[in-house]
Amino acid sequence: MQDTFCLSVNPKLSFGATAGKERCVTSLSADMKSAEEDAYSYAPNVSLSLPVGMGNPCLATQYHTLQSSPVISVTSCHQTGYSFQNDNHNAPGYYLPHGLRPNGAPALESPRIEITAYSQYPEDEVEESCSEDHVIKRGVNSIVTLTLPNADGYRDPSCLSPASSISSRSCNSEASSYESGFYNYDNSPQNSPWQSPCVSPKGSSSLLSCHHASGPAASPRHSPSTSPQIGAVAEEGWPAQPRGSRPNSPSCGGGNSSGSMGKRKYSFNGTSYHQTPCSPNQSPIPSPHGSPRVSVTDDNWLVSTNQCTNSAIVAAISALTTDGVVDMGEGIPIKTRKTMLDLSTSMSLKVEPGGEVLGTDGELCHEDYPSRLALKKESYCGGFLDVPQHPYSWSKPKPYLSPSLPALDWQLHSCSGPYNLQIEVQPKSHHRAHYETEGSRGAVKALSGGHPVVQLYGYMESEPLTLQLFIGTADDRLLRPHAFYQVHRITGKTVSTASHEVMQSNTKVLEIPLLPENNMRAIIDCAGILKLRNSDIELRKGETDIGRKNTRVRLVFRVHINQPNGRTVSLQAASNPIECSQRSAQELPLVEKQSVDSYPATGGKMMLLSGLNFLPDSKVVFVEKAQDGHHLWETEAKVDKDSVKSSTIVVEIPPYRNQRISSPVQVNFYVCNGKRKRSQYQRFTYLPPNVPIIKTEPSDEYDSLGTARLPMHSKPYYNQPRITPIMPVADPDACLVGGYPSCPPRHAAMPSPSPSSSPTLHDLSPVVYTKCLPNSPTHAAPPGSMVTPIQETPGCPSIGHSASPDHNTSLGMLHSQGSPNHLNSPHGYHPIYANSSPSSSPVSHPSTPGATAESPFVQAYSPSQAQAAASSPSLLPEDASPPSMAVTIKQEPQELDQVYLDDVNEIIRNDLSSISVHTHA
DNA sequence: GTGCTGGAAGTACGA
DNA sequence: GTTCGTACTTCCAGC
Repeated sequence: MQDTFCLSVNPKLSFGATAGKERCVTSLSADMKSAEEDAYSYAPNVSLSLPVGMGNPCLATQYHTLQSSPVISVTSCHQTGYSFQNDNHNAPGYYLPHGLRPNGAPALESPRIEITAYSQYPEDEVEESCSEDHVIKRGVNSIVTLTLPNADGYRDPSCLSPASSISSRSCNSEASSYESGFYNYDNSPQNSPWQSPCVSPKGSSSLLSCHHASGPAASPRHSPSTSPQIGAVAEEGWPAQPRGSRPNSPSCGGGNSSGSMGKRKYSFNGTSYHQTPCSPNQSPIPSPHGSPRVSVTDDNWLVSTNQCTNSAIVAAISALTTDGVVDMGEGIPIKTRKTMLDLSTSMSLKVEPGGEVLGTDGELCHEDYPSRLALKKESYCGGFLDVPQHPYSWSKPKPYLSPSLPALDWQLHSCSGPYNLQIEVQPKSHHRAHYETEGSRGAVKALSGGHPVVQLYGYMESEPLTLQLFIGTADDRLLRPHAFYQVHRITGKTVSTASHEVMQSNTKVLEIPLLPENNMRAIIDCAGILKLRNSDIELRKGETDIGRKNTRVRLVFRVHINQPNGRTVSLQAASNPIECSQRSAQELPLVEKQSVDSYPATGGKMMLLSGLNFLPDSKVVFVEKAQDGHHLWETEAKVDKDSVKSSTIVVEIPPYRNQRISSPVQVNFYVCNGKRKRSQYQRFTYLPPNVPIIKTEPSDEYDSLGTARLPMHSKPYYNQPRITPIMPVADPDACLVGGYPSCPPRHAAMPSPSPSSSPTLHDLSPVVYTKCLPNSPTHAAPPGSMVTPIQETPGCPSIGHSASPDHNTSLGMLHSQGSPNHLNSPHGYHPIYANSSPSSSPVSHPSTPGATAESPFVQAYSPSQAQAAASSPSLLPEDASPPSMAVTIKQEPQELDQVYLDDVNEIIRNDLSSISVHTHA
């Protein structure tokens, strides 16, 4: 523990100093790691924070209360443990054979609980790893006793771990690790999911691991960039790297090698640990960018802590339950390291202020976290931030920072009462994300060549607000932070928008000022997208997502508005999906919009799809899957090859397999350019032949357009699903809603102005929030926690695709909402929409897809929802949103009887009406 | 010199 | 068990 303290302190305190300490510890790797380590150290701190539970003062308390101490205990343990671990880790020996575990002893202590569990891992690990590794591992194990916990954590969770343990961490997360540093691991272990997302952050935990790895890793890192240390390290652990896949990679030098591809294997490899190295590598390398990141990191850490707490807590809890360990922090990957390292520098800067203070606090240690967090934030406020030069000063206290703020995986509406957060200009559908090992690939751009633009409508106060931006998922499931991508702050001459990074629940969040003088409008020219290595993230304990082919993301914007009554209204808008892979951008078909969202089971209508990479030979396949993922039906739609263009394709909606459906049936379709070249699933709803098509109505307009409609819905890919899920939500309601209670129905629906956005609101009055948490606890646990759980519920977890979709769906809806898919996308993409979108926003929303709708919360709140709830809870809310909503509703209906639908529709209409009013308001 | 891009090499993994 | 194709990462080079 003590050590821990030190560690934690260090990190924060001065990075530099910190480094020193740790380094000392580490000594070995020290150099190299130093930075990383520092990071780790930091991480640890961070992690600590993560533990949030611990840290989060508020939350923590709540949680504690709620959850149970366990967490706390754990946390503490972890933290401490972390610290130790970290130390240990740091101590190269850690991994290494030495098993120095310098700290070892201590480590042992805290970890204990986990340790036990871990022990298991260790074994595994041992097996896995190479002889050497084994040795190491064993060492680890032994260490383990101490450290392991963390490591174990990793491992176990996934199993992967083994390698992971170290490696994983390292790898993975290094970043992750970083954060947590050990803790994280432990703690977080994974938090998982959520965390994962964040991962990037630094994975401090990893550090630990890394450390271990680090040792190796460090080396690994190869530092090519970094340091030499690597060499040393590498040697140790990495030797394994053998793989080094790429010869090229210099760094690799082994290290890298692994680095690169080595990915998993590396990680896995017994090396696992080695992998650590990997991570290390990564981190190291990355650095390049580092800077930015770094800064981010720092901030992140700070921030993260705060928010993290919530999710983190949850995660932690879950983790505990699960593995026992929780690592919330863990998630953070390697990068972090680099970042961290880099950060160290930068951090120091940033930190300084806070840091020092903290430093003092330093001691804060875990416990301090909270405080620290606070401090940090404060610091920010204080102006420590780098933020630089912008007129806007971050110094302002961020009220919303309060723990009460909704977790990043919560589904929020884009509209609430008079407020409406809209994405006026959607980002391009493709943006090649950069790896840490690469230089930045610039800020996300808009189709028009400019940059995405976000505006908050209805805010008449003179107080500037902070617009938060993070990278979210773009799949069918509920919107949540993307585990494999992180927002990357872009700075430079070409950047006109001030911003600064913050870590929230392992997710990097870019904060951008929304100034009244700018009409609460922000040009997002400061946001790039960073890709985390799949291997690093997948190894995280709680991470369940797969990175492979999971290359689509969305920009998620949030704004928290403090109300006179003390409450906070949180709005969220998600952009259209953005394909981030190099290959995808060149080969995979991408459906940005579809002219028809739903149609009677008889089919026969022509549907226009707009997007990218369509070929004359492209096929459009409709698929219906069971919740368990099994294909229930699949048919190829007729494509009008004469009308196929690279950006548009016209298909005839095939008749549904069952012409007698009594309620809407949601299916999916995708465009296929050949084997393995398929677009993401798009949603489509078959309506009962005799059922009036509500959606259609709106659509009709479009219909009239004929194919042209396209413009109409922009569905987002996702589309989704929502519906189904939503329903399920009902269950959740209680949960979620409850949780959110705060958020009243207001969901208001918002119509939506924002197309994209989905409106959602969540009031998070602290109080409420609290409640939420409680409720959610369970849910919460997971990251998306509240929501997620809920979602699942509805969807029934199963969801399978559907499920997911469902979730998604529901979520999706929400997302969509945000997502723009529907709405936004279109906007951006389609002129028609585009225009409408934002400004028109509400109007346009059609696309909005309600997605946005989403938020369970809303639903919960909404009165109608209540009703609906039963029926289709979620739906309503979402639907509430503009057009999309309607769509959504329908979906829900699937399950519902038409009657319900009718009811729902009415409700929706009512909501919309009210919403519209609000909106204008 | 730095940052942003586009392109492609090399490796791991899955079919 | 081997081969091939795909996806992921890392490099390289040009602007």
